Order: sequence, then structure tokens, then C-alpha cells
Amino acid sequence: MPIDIAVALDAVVAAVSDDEPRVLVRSGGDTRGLDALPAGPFDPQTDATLDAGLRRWVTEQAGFELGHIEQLYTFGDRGRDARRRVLSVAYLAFVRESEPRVASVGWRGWYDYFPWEDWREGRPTLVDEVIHPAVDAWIATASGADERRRRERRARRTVGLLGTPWNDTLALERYELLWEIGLVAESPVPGGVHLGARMAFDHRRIVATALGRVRGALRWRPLVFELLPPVFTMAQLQRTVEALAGRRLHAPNFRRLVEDAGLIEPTGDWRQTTGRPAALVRFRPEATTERPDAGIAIR
Amino acid sequence: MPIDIAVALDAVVAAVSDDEPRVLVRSGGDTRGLDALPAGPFDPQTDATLDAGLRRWVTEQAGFELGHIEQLYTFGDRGRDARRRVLSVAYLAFVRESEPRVASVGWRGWYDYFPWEDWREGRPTLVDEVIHPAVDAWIATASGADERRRRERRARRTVGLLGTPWNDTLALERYELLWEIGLVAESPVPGGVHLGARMAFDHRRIVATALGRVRGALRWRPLVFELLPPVFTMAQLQRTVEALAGRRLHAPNFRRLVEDAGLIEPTGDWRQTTGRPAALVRFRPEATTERPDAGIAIR
DNA sequence: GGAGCTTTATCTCAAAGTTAGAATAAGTGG
DNA sequence: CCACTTATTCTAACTTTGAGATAAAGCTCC
Repeated sequence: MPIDIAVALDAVVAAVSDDEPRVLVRSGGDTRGLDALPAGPFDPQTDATLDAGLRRWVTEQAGFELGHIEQLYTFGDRGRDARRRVLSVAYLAFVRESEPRVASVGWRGWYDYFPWEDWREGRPTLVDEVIHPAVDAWIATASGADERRRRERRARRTVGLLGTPWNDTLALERYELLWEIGLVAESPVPGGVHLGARMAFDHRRIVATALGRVRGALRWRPLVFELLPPVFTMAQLQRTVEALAGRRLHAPNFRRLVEDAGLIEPTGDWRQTTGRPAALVRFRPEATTERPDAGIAIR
Repeated sequence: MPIDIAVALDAVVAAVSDDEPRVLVRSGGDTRGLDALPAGPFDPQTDATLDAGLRRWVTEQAGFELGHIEQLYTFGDRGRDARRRVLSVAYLAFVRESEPRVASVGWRGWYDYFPWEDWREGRPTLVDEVIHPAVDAWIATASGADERRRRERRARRTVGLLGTPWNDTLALERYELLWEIGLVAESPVPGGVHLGARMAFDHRRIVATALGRVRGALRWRPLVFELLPPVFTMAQLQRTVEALAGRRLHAPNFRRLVEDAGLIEPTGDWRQTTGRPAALVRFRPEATTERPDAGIAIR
């Protein structure tokens, strides 16, 4: 005797404009003034697939069509609605910057929600001034040596304590730690300082999942190109990758990496800059068949 | 007005014994004599989380407890039950070989279902004798040059046509291609030859997803150690990795890889073999904090 | 006891790939 | 023309990888 439950579809729609990674958010409705992801219930009568349902909701709420989408995660233990249990299937979509045709929907920078994830201008001061002291305190309050060691190891791994290097792909694990120790507004812990902008429901956690996934996938799949116009310069490509990865890269090495991977080809045109003109290039789709893991293998 | 639907939980429980990767399957019940994955409906009243529900079903059907589990994928467009739409959330679990306590449940080798994925004894003859000819024919029957080129690229990528190397992590894409051209029994296409053992419903597709995921994750996460006893030899570790990856590795390089990654430490004991005794080693859990992506970075 | 076999473990070395900085090219604005 | 900016190429040191050669330590059989 199966029990039927409500299934919601949530979309993390990502774009990069002005060298800033952005996510599509809506406000109003049931969000109590907070930013929320485009979302809606999955209706098996109307939609043949989960994908189709998600596309329908985004089109309805933002006024444009999605290209490539992929499943992110299914969240089942949410306190979203106390009366009813809801299952959420989250998807990740990439689009080229475009104006939403609906007023209550807009683009907002990822790093508004996760200021500690942007290392492009160097190590964020937040990390040393807020996060590390709070994490140290959390470790100190552990009950027992075992729990203390567990916390220490987790902190080293996620927020790079004690000389361990910062790993950009661990965005979700990092957010979960900050949530647990009361450093984000969504946390049930009555903490003091709250970092980054709040989102509705558990949507910030979903975006953190997306951020980690994007940073990992960057290395294996040519996903940046879905965020760029059909024709672009090397510098544009590099700044887009840097925006997603949240750190600076060495331009000559970046160029070699991309060229050797056969990911791009010159269009023959040039674009004026304030310095030497830049060659315009386009993505080479054949790259994906030649090397099945064709991505920008940074680091 | 949300529409409620039934949510099923499916488990791919993996183990390696006698150098063979195996999956837990049940038969009988609604499976019409075919092998099926342990599964059951998600009941939000009983289970606080999706994880908890899955654990409950496996314990109920196989008679043992699961350790670490992770979400695999959520399948929504299934023709599993014509009358009702069912959503399936699939999970992946790793266990050390252990006898199920229920008679209708047992272990079966992954490569019974995917004989084309096992390259440990060299290139499977199936690939050249059955798969490539069938794929060639499928490419030849494409309508139009565009469709033809698309099929060619897909074939190169997934089954290594035209000199493109075989990529072991693309197990799912490969299964989907074989399904599409009628080379597996589950396919709706009235094909001739059917490769590998059939499973109930779309369970073989779920296992293919798991196989691809395991092979990819092997490189980043120390997941092999969940399949091994607490103490083991280098050769045991290597053969377990080879079983999962479906290919042979160079022993000296494998040793260097694992040792340099700090993944293991000697116990000080030795084990008798038919040759030189082998040093016994154990997993070093600190490895995961020292390098957040500590896995066996084969290839 | 030692020859021959098996398995484990170490060593070596060339090829390939990475990192980081220096140098050069080709424009702009004053 | 000069200073400045951005793009592009080059180079040298260093690290990682791939593949084979070699040594070590047991076993079996005669």
C-alpha cells in the first residue's frame, strides 16, 4: 500500500555576466520576502518526465526556455512544510545571460550568498576573521577526545584549518558546517554573526550543492561554453572559468590547457581591446568525442 | 494544488568477493522471475529521511544493515507501472561480503549483466563481434547526414569506435546505447542478439548508473576500502580496484600511487602466499583530511 | 640443498605534463 | 614617440606517469 507524497521541482539556473556567476531567483509568493529558486510541484499528468516539468516551471516563472539541464540531488528530509512531507528534486541548468521577462524574477550573484567562496581577489578576510575563530570555538566545545578529533578533521577538510589547503569543490560541505555552527541565518543555532544573504526554505543549501557540482564538473565537461556567447576571446573564457572556480588562474597556462585539449578553434576574427586585439574563438564540439572527459582541467 | 505520487526507493548494494564485483538481487514477488534490486515504497510516516527508508527496506529484504550509502539518481520517466506513475530514488551502498539471511536474496556478478564492461582479460570479444557491427548498422540507417554525424560521435564516445579509446566510466551511456539499438533484452526494439543477463523493470539501467558512478568516484574518494576487510594486502587492494574498474593495472605503479597518496599504513604483520609473503596494511583515515580528494587516481 | 617457480617489492629512466615567470607582440591614449 | 594595457609566446625547473628491469622471499620438487 504505497503512500503518495508531493514532489517539488527546484531549479538552479546559472549564468555568468560581467564576470560574475549568477543564479535566477524569485521573490514574493510564499517566500516571505526572501530569495527563492524557481520551483513548482511535479504533475505526472501534465509532464512526461521530471525534466519536462522543471522546464515548464522555469518558463512559466521566468519567461524563457532552458537549454541543457541536469539533475542535482533529491532532498527528502526537509522541514519545508510542517503539515505535509515534500520531496524536492533539484536540477541545475546553464543559460547565457538573458533578461527574465517577469518582474518578480532576477539574477543575483552566487557570492552574495557565499562570500567566503570567492577567492579571486585573494583570501577573503571573512575566512580568518569570522569562520576560523568560530570553527575553533566549535572544536573546543566538543565533548570528549573522539568528537574533538572528528571535528578537527572535518574542519581541516572543509575550511582548510591548520595549513590544509582550501578545496574549492567542497562548497556544500562548507555550507553545511557553517549552518551547523550557526554562521548562516538559516541555521537553527542561535548564533551571532550571519554570513551571506539568506534564501527561502533550504534553497541556499541547494545552491551550495550546485556550486560544488559546477566546480567539480568544470574539469571534466565543457560546461563553461554553455555560459558563453558562441564567439568569445580567451580572456573572456578565462574570466568565466575564474568566476565559477572562485580563483585566479595563470593566463599562459590556461591558454595552453584549453588549446592542447582541442576545446576551441579560431574564427579568424579579432576583437578590439584597450591593449593588443584578441583573437576570437569558438567551441569545438568534436572535442567531446576525441576526449570523453574534455573539460578545463584546472589544477 | 500539488498532485501526490508514489515514491519508491531502490538500492544498489555493492560488494567484491573472489575478485568479482557483485550486486545484491532478489527474485520472486513482483519480478516475474527476473533479478530485481532490493526496493520498496518510501513512507514519510515511518521514515524520517530517504536514507532511513532505504536502510529499512534492505534490512527487511536481505537481513543485514548497510554502512555508508549515497544517493545515485532519481528516475521519473519510468514505464514501471502502467496504471500509476512512480518516482524512484536510487541509492548506492558498499558492504563487505556477507551472506544475506534471506533465501530469495543473493549476490550476482556485475559483469553477468554487463559482460562488455570487463576488460581484465583483454578486450571482450563481444565488443568487436557483436557491439561494433550492430552500432555500425545503426549509424548506417541514420536518416540524413546530420543524424548520421550525431550517431557517429555518440558511438565513438561510448563504445570507442574508430580508434577512440574505451572510457570505463561511461557505463550508463553505453547501456543506454545498447538499449536503444536493441542489444539488451529490456529494449523495446525487436532486436536479435541480447547481451548480458536481464533484470526486472529498469533495474539494469540503475545498476549501469551505479557502475559508472563507482568507476568515476574511485579516483576521488577512498571508497574501495569499504569493500575490503580492515586489514589486507596490496595485491588484494589492487585486484579489488581492478574488479571495479574492469581493467588490469601495473602493480609497481599502483603501489606507488597508493603509498604516495598516504592511503595506507603497514600493520607490521605479513601474510603467507604461494610466493614472497605480503605485508599487511590498513586504510589511513587521516588521508581524507590531508588530501580532500584522496582516491586511487588510476589513469 | 638448490633449481625453478611464484608472488611481492624496489628501482630506473624516459616521456609527458605542470608551474611560474620572462619576453615579445600589438594595439590605445597622451 | 612613450607609457600603458592586454594578448600571446617562450623557457627552464620541477613533478607525475608509464613501462620495464631487477631484486627479495617464500614455496615445491627432486
